[in-house]
Amino acid sequence: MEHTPIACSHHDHNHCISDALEAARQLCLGRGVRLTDLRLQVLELIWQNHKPLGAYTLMEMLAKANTRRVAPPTVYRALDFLLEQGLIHRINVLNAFIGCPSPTKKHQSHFLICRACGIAIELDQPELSQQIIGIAQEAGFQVQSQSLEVSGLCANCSGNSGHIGHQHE
Amino acid sequence: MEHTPIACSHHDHNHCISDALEAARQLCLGRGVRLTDLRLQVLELIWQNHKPLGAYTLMEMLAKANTRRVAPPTVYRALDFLLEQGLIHRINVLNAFIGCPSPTKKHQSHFLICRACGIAIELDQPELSQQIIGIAQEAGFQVQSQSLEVSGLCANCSGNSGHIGHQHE
DNA sequence: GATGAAAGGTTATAGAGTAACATAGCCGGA
DNA sequence: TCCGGCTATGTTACTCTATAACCTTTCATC
Repeated sequence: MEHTPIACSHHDHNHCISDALEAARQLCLGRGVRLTDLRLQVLELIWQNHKPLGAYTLMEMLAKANTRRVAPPTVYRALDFLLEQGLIHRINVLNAFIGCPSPTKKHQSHFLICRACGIAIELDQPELSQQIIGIAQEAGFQVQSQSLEVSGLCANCSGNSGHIGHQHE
Repeated sequence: MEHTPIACSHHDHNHCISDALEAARQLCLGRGVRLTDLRLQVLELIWQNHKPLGAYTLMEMLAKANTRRVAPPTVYRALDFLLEQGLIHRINVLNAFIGCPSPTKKHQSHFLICRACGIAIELDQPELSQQIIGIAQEAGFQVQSQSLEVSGLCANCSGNSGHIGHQHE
């Protein structure tokens, strides 16, 4: 575990994974879209930890798991599907993808990204979203999507842990 | 001009350019760093309009202007320099670069990006920066840099112009 | 003019993403 | 059950973005 510190230390990450996968199944069922084996597999790999994964890393993991070559379009199509359904987010500054813990709730993409351990922590700040929309409107700008990517050091890596409680409890 | 609408319509963009270049010269002089011909040329090209330019577009422009081939490292080194000095920003969502109108003032990278015309409008919202830092601190996160990229339609493209005054006056 | 550091040139390659077309699996209806 | 059409995946090739490694030039200073 020492190389994958996560902001919410000591949490049972198996819960993160199983919850996320079950939520995804329900969500796709409800929407009448198909969460195929491949798509599920990609989602599961992305949820292995709280670090964003690149498409090519995913490709290698898929190739290893399936013991055959996997080409870029295969993984990108799965990623496109998961993005469309809001099951994952894209982290632009890293060219990488991470699982969304609340795919049913419409929200913007706001992340804290640790430069030391690579973890990405999704923020839940609807007021911030609203404020940004307001600022844009003052400039006559009509917002379609937001991407906030804050880089720095997470609580674990800056020795700043214990500051507040866990995020996943 | 019809293909390069800009948010602050009717402004004299030559002022933007000449001001930016003069500011860059002063800034580099003060810091004892060298604003070489190449770096100046790249900065000038980036300032041609208010749309972010990709590195390879810049390469072509440089090649044309200098009537010889220009290789990627050449332009990337100039871009790295300009980024380090805060003379330009990188727009992650577009893999592109745009001039910074206030390079002397320490600030974060906050942009409105129009999906229709491609313009990127830099926001000046220190309070928003502070608020984001505050949110991060509550999670024990130590902020090093921020990137806010808001995508949507600018005043011109959404037919929402006249809403407020110009930004550059 | 020598010299050392910084800047730029050159070649090759890594990393990220897409186009275009072929094949396979699935579902509904005759 | 077989057919037809749609969706998903496989395959090949390619574009776009970025960097590594090494060499040459430029420039400031002695």
